[in-house]
Amino acid sequence: MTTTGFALPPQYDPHAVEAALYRRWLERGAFTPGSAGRREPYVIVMPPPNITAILHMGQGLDNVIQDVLIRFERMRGRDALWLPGTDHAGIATQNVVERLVAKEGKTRFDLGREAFVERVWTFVRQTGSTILEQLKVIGASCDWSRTRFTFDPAYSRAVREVFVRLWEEGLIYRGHRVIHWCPRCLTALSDEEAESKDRDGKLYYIRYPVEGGPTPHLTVATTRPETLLGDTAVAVNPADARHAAFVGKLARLPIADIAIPIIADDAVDPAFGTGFVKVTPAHDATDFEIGLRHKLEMPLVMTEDGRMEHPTRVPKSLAGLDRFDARTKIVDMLKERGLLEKIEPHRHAVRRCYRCDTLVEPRLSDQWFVKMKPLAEPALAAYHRGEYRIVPERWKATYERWMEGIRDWNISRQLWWGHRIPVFTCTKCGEQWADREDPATCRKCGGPVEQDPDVLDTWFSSWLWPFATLGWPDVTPDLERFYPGHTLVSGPDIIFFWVARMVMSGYHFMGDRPFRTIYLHGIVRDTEHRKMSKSLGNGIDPLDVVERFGADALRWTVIGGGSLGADVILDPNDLEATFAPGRNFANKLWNIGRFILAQLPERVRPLESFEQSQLPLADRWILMRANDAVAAATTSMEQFRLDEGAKRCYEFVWGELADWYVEAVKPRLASDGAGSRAAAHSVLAHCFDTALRLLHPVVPFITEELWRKVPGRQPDELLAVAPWPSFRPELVNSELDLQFLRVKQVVEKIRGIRAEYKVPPKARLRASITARGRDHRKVFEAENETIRRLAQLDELSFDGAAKRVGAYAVFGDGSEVFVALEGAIDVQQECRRLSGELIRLDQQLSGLSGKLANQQFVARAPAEVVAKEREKERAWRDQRQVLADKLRSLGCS
RNA sequence: GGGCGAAUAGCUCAGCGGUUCAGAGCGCCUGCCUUACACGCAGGAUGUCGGGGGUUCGAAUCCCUCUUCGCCCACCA
Repeated sequence: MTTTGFALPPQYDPHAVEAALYRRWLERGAFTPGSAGRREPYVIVMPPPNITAILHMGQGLDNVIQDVLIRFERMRGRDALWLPGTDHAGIATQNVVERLVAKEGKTRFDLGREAFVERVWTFVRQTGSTILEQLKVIGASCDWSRTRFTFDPAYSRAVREVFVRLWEEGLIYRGHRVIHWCPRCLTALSDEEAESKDRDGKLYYIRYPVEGGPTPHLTVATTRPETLLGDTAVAVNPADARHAAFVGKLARLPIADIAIPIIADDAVDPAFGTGFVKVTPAHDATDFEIGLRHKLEMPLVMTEDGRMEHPTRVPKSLAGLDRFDARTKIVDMLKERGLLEKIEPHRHAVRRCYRCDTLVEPRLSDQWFVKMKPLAEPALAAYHRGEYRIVPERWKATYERWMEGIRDWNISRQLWWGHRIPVFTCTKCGEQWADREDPATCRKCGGPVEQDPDVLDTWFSSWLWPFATLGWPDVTPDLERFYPGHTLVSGPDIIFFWVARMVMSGYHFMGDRPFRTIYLHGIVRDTEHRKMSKSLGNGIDPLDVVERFGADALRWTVIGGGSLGADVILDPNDLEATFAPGRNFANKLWNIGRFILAQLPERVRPLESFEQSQLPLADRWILMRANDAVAAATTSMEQFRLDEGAKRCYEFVWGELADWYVEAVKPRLASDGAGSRAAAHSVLAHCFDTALRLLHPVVPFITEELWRKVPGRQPDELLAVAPWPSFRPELVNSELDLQFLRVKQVVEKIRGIRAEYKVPPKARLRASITARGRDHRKVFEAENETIRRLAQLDELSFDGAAKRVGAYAVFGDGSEVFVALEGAIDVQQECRRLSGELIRLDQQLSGLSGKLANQQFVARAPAEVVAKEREKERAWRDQRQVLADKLRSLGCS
């Protein structure tokens, strides 16, 4: 016997081991697959967090899931590549640095473009990969040697290549239209970046005087009165008889005092408001369309930062006013002139900038767009062909609908931090083209050229992530080996931003899917189901959790907290209740390890050297349960039911191995019976080893730490790359399971009686079992010692005197057993207890009998179900009989 | 306006056609420092499975509907 086990402290201390273990993994290159090799690759690309990000719980969940999957596949013998990296995150990063600059009392314009970008680079280099370091703390087994950044020179080359190719294919064009504009970030946004949210607003009914109309006024309804300065028409639905007489007349625009036509257009919903709509083509997407159809003027009446401005339409009193101040003032002015009919409360959707939450202002402008239909169609067709799938499937409809109705993608941003758009224009001849290299002069006339000042949408670089990270456009060994990837793990919030676009770019540029499976997990929320966020202050800092409970506890909780695709609810106000179970489980595992390691000799005989059928019942049972855990863990992983696998392993370790097997085997460990003891060692070692392997993907630190302490382990061996256990169907044996179940039931009944009669723990007890029928008696006799130990009996006999006195229990389930404990009992109490049992049994029995008496059931239910129920009924009747006899013999009424 | 998801023990959730399927963890109650673990051990209480209809021999489990929450999409000016 060694003393390894008891040399360990009785409590697991994550801090003592986590960092060192992570270092060992890195030193051994456990996370770095080669570019060549015979083993089948398995690839996950990490959704690159923003370069400025610090780890939050959502990313914690996302990355733990990825790590579990990658560790599982690695152990299964795949060449597992988890490729990490960061996103330069155009708007987000620029905003962060702008705030820094603002602290010095400056704006980015004070610094100038070049200096500002340099400033961002400095910032990025200083604080850049904080989040990647944090991922190491939670155990992420990424291949850090392949870390990428969307602004790396090589990556930037891929971005540029993509742009130029799309340009050459005619899929990029300059669009003049109303787009989403953030007046704070001073840039255009894509449709996805302008998040729509409902909010309570107001609907203003405003009178416009009409020249020569049926009435002196018409009334329009609007939520944005300030935009009336940009109105160039009033529209009605052509089918709206109420207002037909107005069409062709002129309305007088209040305040701006301009005559505008009254027109008819199908886009107008006659049921909304008054049926009259003010048309502001430069500040509303629908109105822009109307404007095009009717060849209306499209004056911009606001500056880029959202202040009112126009040489003729905006009066001096309003010029320069912020749009919301202007709204207030214009409403006042309208009131004064009697042109404000009423204001109604109105709930409607407003769009906000996804980076700064500012209300987006629709604005007519020139931007670069990508035609998306030609990209979406092949990707969607491939989806329908089943080339890649989405888990859980309920996202199918959402995905398909977006892909089917896809709109062109506005990719130009009026920012400085990002990939500069590689479009060049000759100032002399006007030639315009996209170029892979920066041209010195015009390719046509040799004149001077200017590059487009804008940068690309951040997502225009991240949608290339699955192949640009592998060296594309060059055909590198990595690209050939690791594309296409396998699983993409993400929250559903970026399904359009990123996931769908990656699929499109994958098919378009690589001719193949970027991954086979898209697993969309849930969102981390608090107990009120609010998304965890900094602004709400309901966040949980993952690093704080690691500090207090250990990385494995964090991982355990987020994995166990959500089933397939379900949200994970965590309580920020009770971290103890939330994370202690994970910590406690780790501690349990640790102590099982302490115990087992203390028992094992230097050399443990291989399990195969024992004739399995000769092993004691408990041994064969626990080996079977271990085998069952292997099956459950494996299929759960394959089906993304990580919680299920983890819970099954938990049950195996705690509920089966620790609670039953270890307790049952203790006497054998202390005995001199060499064979029995050696077998116990082998079984313990096998079960412990299996448990560690199965649990490693979820709780990698503690399992690695324990695994390396097992006798005979070579110093350079790592559990992280050890083989995943294989399921052995030949071990499945339900009869065996039943036999051990009977032992458990006997023990539990005796314990129950002990508690019920408040038998002092130290009191001496004897019990006697009478097994009726079958071979159960053999089982009980063989397990005499085990039962005695587990039920804390001094003596266990069979048949005989048991019926005379004592508390009493009957077993169902096909076996008929009774147990009696000797000692003083209260007959009254015993009668009450047993009658209670009888009543319960009768209830169950009558339900079951009724069911079996039902002709419909017997006729229509599957034969095996009926047979099973018959068998059960027979057993229960026997059980009832025995119980009733006992009651009679006690003289109960 | 359309679509999706959720509603099961005090809390967070699992179960998703067959009476040991009414469960787990936390919390609660009663005993225990039984030589691995008090971050533990043993025993225990708690739920008309959101309401109402339906399908079925049989429903927490399938269908419809209502209510309440949450999310996504949409040119609600």
